[in-house]
Amino acid sequence: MPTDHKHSTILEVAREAGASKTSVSRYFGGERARLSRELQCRIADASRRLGYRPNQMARGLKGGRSRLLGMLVADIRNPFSVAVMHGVEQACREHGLSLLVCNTDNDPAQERAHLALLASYRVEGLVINAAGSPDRELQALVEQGMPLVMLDRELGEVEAEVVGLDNARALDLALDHLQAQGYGELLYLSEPPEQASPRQARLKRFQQGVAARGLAGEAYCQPLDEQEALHCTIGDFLACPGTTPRALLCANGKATLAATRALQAHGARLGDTGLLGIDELDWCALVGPGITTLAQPTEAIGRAAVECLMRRRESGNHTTPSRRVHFQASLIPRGSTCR
Amino acid sequence: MPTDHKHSTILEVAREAGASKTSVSRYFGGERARLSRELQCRIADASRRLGYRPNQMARGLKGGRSRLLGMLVADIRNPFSVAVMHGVEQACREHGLSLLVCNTDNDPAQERAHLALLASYRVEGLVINAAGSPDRELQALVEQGMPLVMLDRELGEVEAEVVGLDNARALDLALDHLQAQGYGELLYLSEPPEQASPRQARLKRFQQGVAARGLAGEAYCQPLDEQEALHCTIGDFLACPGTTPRALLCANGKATLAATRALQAHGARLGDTGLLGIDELDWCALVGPGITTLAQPTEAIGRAAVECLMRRRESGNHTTPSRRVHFQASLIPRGSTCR
DNA sequence: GCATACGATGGGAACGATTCCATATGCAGA
DNA sequence: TCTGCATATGGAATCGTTCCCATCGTATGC
Repeated sequence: MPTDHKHSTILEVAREAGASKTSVSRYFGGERARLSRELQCRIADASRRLGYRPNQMARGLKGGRSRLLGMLVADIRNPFSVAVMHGVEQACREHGLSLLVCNTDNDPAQERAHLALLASYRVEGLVINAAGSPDRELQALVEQGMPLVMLDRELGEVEAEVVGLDNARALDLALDHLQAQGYGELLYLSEPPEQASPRQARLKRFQQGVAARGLAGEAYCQPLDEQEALHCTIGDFLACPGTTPRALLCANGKATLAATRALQAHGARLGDTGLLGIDELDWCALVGPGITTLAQPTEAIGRAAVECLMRRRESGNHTTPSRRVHFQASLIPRGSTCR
Repeated sequence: MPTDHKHSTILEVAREAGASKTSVSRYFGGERARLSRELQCRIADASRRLGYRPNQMARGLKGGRSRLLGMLVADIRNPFSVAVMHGVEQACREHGLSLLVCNTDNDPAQERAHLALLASYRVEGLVINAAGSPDRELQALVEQGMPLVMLDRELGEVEAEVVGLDNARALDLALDHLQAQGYGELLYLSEPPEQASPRQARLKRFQQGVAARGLAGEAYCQPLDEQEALHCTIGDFLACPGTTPRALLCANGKATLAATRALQAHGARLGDTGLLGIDELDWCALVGPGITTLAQPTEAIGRAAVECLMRRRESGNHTTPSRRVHFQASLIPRGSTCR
């Protein structure tokens, strides 16, 4: 007795229904209208009896359409990524597509491997949110005609749409708020910006914005896993004598988490020391007097990515020039920026 | 000029390399050893020149192996689910499989739809973490020979492994801790347990355990989105006169979040009012004096699920009886259960 | 009443791989 | 020299679809 899954095929259904496989194929391929009502019934019955489901593999093979979208996620445990992914997923569903998600854990090797994998499944488009730079591979895919959209990250000269936050405006918003609340010395916390363009954009705007507003500002751009170093830096920042209130500005959720930990370790009172984080998280309202955040429209970003892909796929990929789609962050003021 | 993605085929590689497609197939199918060193080189060169990648769709068709595992996730935005998924994913990678993840947003209709979808891609196994009960569909799949493992949730008479937390021991651990810390009146917070077996198991053990220890305990099992009702219940619980300290016991991360919000709204001091949550979350250490949690070994659970699947697939699916694999929770004591 | 068109259906060649079987070559042993 | 059996390679059928191109009525137009 074979242990293999026994799936019935289109041919079996055709026999059972006394029809041809072409008709059955039409029935399941959305061409039901072309079949007589009677034949439709026979096919419906037969396939129900046999528990038939079209084999997507075979389908994708012949038609060249896998009905699959691929998504590369840098860190699946980052709530921001998950929220965006949720948006992507919903949009996929609306377009009748399925989503093949690959998490890369911020590892360039895995990025390359997963990219190859997605390509081998002949996904019809790719949403990329990767930390490393598999630029060569991406470039190759684009040249092969793969529709591609970068999430929250630009990519050299590659012809691809970019969907993400309007980082400049977001930082302006943050700086305006901090200034209005009376904070005059700022410490900007970010992971190293080398690989990721939004980190660069945010950092740059922070530096510009601080200068333009006549604020004092420095930036700490190190891996945030190294608690020690961060702890010291924040300690120094809090300790050094100064005349105006100080605040921390966190470039993303991970930074906000690390900063909150460090501030607590130093016994700093939120609000006395300001804290503003980019990315809204479940718990930001719960810590101390609440943490002020800049919320990103995550779902919308995810959906927009898919829309771009669809547009590009339909309009033949060359005609549309690559564009940037920018979303605005919204400020959620809480106690951590209130003295 | 066609806009379509141009992928080269095995035949083109074969021509380019002056070999037969059989040999090329062998080269990529892990039978390299059977080829002469010289032919290997020619194929390697040719495929590099053409940028060839085997088409997994075609591969899956003939061989019947999609190299795909399917996973149904009830709520992708639940950090617990994501953590487990991460474990699943890693294990997949180690086995050379890819993961097709479907989020159902706790919607039974989507569960059914996605199940059908996964089946149509001929996934080689299924990890199910679903809230609703697509029992019929699952039963059908199992009968077709699909290896299947339930995550954190049992399923009637379906022949499938169950991987999850040892809920009874977890609740004992929680109750012992709360009792040792001097809390005598407990309120248990959970979402409605009808559909999900771990909720039932936890609730039952809570009730047994409370009785066995001579504690006072009641349970609130309503949807946690309804803030109002929860707010009132917790208000009553805090207000009613009693002789011993009170504590909240939260059945999962979502409950912990809701409880924390409610407690803050009531101005209750954590610790004075005890709070213990199942599932460790990023922020539990940061709120007030810290929230005591019961951490689940999420990665291990995810990996175990895949291992079960692999075992079952190899050993012919019938021979192995279905089993339960239970993991132990570990207590992380913090200030919220310290008076 | 005949050409035409159209609506409903079926036959068979792809799609890009795997895999069984056949063939060619080399070499050991009789 | 012939048999036997490896090792290296290729030919062709096959997997479950889609889709192009028949085929066959029957209704329409003139």
